[in-house]
Amino acid sequence: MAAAAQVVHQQGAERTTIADIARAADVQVGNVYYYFKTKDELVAAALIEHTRQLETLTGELDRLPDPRERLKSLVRGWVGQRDLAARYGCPTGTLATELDKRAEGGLDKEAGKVIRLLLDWVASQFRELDLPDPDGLALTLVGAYQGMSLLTNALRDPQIMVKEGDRLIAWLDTL
Amino acid sequence: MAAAAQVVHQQGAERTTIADIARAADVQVGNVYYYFKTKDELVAAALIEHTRQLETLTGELDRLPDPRERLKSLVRGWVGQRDLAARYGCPTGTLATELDKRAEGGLDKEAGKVIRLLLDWVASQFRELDLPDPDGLALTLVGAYQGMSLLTNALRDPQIMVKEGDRLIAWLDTL
Amino acid sequence: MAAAAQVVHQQGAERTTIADIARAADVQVGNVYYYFKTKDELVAAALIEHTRQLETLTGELDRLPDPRERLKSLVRGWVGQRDLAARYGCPTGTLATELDKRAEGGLDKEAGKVIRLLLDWVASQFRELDLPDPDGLALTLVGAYQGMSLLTNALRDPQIMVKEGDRLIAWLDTL
Amino acid sequence: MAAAAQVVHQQGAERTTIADIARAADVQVGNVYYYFKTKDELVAAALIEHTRQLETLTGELDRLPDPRERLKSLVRGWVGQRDLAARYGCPTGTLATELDKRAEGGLDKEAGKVIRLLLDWVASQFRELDLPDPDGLALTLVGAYQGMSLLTNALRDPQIMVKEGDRLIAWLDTL
DNA sequence: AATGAATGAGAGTTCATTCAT
DNA sequence: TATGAATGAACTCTCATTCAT
Repeated sequence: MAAAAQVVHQQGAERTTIADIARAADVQVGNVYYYFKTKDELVAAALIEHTRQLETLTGELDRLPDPRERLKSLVRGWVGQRDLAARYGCPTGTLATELDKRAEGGLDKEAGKVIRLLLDWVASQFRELDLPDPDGLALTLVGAYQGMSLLTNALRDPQIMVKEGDRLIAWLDTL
Repeated sequence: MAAAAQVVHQQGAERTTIADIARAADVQVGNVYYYFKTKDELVAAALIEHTRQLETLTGELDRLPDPRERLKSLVRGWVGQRDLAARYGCPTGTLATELDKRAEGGLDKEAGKVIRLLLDWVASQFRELDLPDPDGLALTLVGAYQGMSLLTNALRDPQIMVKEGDRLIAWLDTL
Repeated sequence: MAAAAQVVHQQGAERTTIADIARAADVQVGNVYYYFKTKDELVAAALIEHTRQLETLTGELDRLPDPRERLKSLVRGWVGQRDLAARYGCPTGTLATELDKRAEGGLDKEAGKVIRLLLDWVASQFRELDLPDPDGLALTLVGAYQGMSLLTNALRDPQIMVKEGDRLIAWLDTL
Repeated sequence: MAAAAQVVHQQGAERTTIADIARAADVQVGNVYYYFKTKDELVAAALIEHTRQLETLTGELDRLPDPRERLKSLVRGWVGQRDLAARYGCPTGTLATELDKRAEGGLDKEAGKVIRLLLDWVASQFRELDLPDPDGLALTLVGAYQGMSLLTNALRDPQIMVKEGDRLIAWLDTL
């Protein structure tokens, strides 16, 4: 699953072959099918892996006492991944974009669920801060993240994330 | 080219076959190769088509006297496309995400160029308004657009664009 | 189609690969799919080919003036094919047996239709002879043909068809 | 062995996987290979199972005093299995047809042996009745059985077996 | 310019068989 | 004996690309 998540992030779901994942996981191609009956199941596994990583991250952030600090730390984490984002984009965002075109397996909804998870966590931080329209604020923050990831990736310029990250942190402080 | 742009937007570059485009353009498969030597050239043509549409749009907006009004009108245009975005995402943004994974043909830079075009036009509006850091503001605005398009698409909810669009317009008015 | 019919008869539908048929038809594997979208369609084509051959045969027999002579000639034709039957069985019968187990493609009914065609032609001969229960007689004659084909094939003994063929001809004369 | 016999009868030897048989026998896939070294051995085991069932049947029929009555009882038994025959054909006949195309393992002769067993038993009944050419009569009776099984199966009509069964019983009485 | 067929390289998937435990 | 995983060779099917006409 880890191999699938990584290779799919780097090559994209469509361009990733089962052989690619098998090689990354150091197993035989045929053996992959012992655990995942179809390629769709493998992609779903990659998504679950991303969910797991997201939950680990938010779990760690939850240990911070101040919700505002949690959000700022989240943004700092994003910026810290800027080189990866410049090269391959946001794992969840790019996967969501691809899976949207892969309607047959019913995977198109799954990526949305992971993003929803992030949105909900962010909104709950804003809620804890007693800010009005926490859901709208979450949309703005997560949207800004997805947007700057995409621009960073498309223009291959990690500095975009630094600049926008700073802006987001300043913005969080004004709320 | 128009057929390529539309089908590629709806199905994604990877999942679109030459046969799909040929059918949409109502020509024979073999004949496509008389005009485009490779599939990459077809995808490039789709990008050019998007560039053309962007230039048409900014050309029209340029007729408005006030740069701020131009930007607000641009946002309104985005929101007007919300149903398309919910179904298929931003044509340029999703294509950029896909082409990033398609390095061989050298197409990965091309999508960035189209986005750069939009960024430049937006920045020049901010510059005309004598605002500080027009490039940064452009990054923020276009980033917000890409972000809300992706969320709208991933969650299949056009209302996200309405809400974020309103926020962007209000933001433009505060500058 | 002719290649498909022959190879499928000799190797069976399951053991015949598209490559086998392509080789027999002297075309490229991929090209087969230009004409037949799936393997099931190829097998169906083989069935159509058998139908065509059956219609050619009955068409020729119809030129004989006496219905009884037509039937006797049919039996003689079967016996004439005894070596082929000993090696590969009756093309339609063996295919019907295999397709019965291949329910997914909906091919299981198709083989029955070809057999029904033969039954109907035979019955109409008996009807022309003003014999009672022509359908039952057809069932007996065609059943005897399928039975002796199967035995001949299973025991690899063409003589079985000679012996049973003689008996059937004698039987036809007693009616 | 019983599981193999049943599943192979229903799905055909080619379409039956070791996993299918293992599931039917409620054992692990790998464990099947502790008892049967190859798939061919499993199919052979299915054949042996059919032989066993045939011997049980003839053993019971042998308890009847009159050979003619034994044969009539045999036919009645066949007709009693008409629904199974309509769905899956005669176990031995369909297997013989399939195995004929599976030459490598040398199984093609094995199915013939089972049929030969039946032929011999039937012939010995005719011999006991002092009828001329008992082997020829056996061929006719068993051939009729295989033929009506195939037709019943191909046309999915159990009534065929009722009708032909009646005819065979009447025929036995005329001898 | 257009047509329809041909080519050939891969991709996903299945499955008999093996093997360590 | 039993288990569960691993292996690897097919096989079906897809598709970008080429080509003769």
